[in-house]
Amino acid sequence: MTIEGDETRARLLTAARDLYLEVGSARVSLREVARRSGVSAAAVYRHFDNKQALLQQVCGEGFRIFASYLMRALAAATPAERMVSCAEQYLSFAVENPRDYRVIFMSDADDVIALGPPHLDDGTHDPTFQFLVDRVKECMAAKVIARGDADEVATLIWSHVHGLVSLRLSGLLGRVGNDAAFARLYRHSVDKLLAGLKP
Amino acid sequence: MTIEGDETRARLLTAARDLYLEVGSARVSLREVARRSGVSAAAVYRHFDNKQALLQQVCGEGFRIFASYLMRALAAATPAERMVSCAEQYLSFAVENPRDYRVIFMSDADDVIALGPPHLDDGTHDPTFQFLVDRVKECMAAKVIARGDADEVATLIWSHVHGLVSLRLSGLLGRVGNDAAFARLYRHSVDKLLAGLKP
DNA sequence: GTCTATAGGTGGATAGAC
DNA sequence: GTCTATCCACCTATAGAC
Repeated sequence: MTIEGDETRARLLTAARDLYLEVGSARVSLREVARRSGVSAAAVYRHFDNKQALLQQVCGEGFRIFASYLMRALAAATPAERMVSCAEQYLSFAVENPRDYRVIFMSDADDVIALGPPHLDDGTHDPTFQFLVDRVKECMAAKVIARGDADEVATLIWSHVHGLVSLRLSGLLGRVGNDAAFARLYRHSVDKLLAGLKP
Repeated sequence: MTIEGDETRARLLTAARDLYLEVGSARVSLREVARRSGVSAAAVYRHFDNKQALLQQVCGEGFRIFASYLMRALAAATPAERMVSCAEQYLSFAVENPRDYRVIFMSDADDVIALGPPHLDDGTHDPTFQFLVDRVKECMAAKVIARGDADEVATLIWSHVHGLVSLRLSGLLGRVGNDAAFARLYRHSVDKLLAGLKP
């Protein structure tokens, strides 16, 4: 727990995250991480068990960032506004952190890298999905959304925004040229969806 | 154009497609393709310029399969039924050909492998998106969907079904255990969406 | 803790004999 | 057209000296 040791570890982590943000998780190599950190490749193994352990730390950071975006939605005053803000923060996260979005929500299920939070696999929800379910529930209580299965409605909303965002990130929405045009389409689409969910 | 030559080429292609369906496009290697075809690794280069050329053929086949699914929707009698059938065929394709779905709709924009049909990048739409736009237009003409920007409505529908399918394929819809349960959610969701688009 | 050196593996692609 | 042999690049991970 000396300061020097943790500093090297921290340098490795930030170098790994920089590289990951540049080339994507699949093409991160320990050699390059070590190179950028000014240490040898072997030194990495004094701080992390293996490549996967390092990448899990890096991806976990991405998920914490995602959670921090969502939490901002709580600043809004009413359930309806919090729901809209939720969608807005989701969009902001995706546009501002496309690599993280990709790894968290678009990674291969049987990929080499096993990730953190969203992949719980037991019965419980991950905290961020639960956050959306809670927003849905309070909208139902406030009669902004028709009563029903909150989990299903949350899944429906999530799928809708994820569909838009992921097609955009994959470059398949050729018609939507720039970020501003996409944001317009996104907001319009969310408005229509929420309108359709009214009581 | 001898029969023998084309036969080897065909064996390479089917072996490549088998391997690709097993391990995904990223982990296809020419060595393994050659191994399965009973030829040496060098022989591959007599039939394909390089790895990318081979994989493009393989992925193009996946796209043709996708198109064939969509076309079945034309068998339905009315515009509304054709639209529902369209969504149904989309689901069938995804469930029955998850690897192809992944490569066509969930691949990295700046990936090593450049793909065929959907990535046109010029102003024109790819044929299958245009197919959906046409279904939307005829629904508008039949007053099943409210008049408006057909491209935008098509994008909205596509995003919605893609969101559901891709989250499912990524294993992120833990709550939806099996294919049957997912199909129920999918149909219910599509019904709600189309209901919201009525005039 | 960090280094050098190395083991042991993947892969794409090419040269030249047959 | 197909082969063997090879080059080259890149990677994860470990052993042992310092």
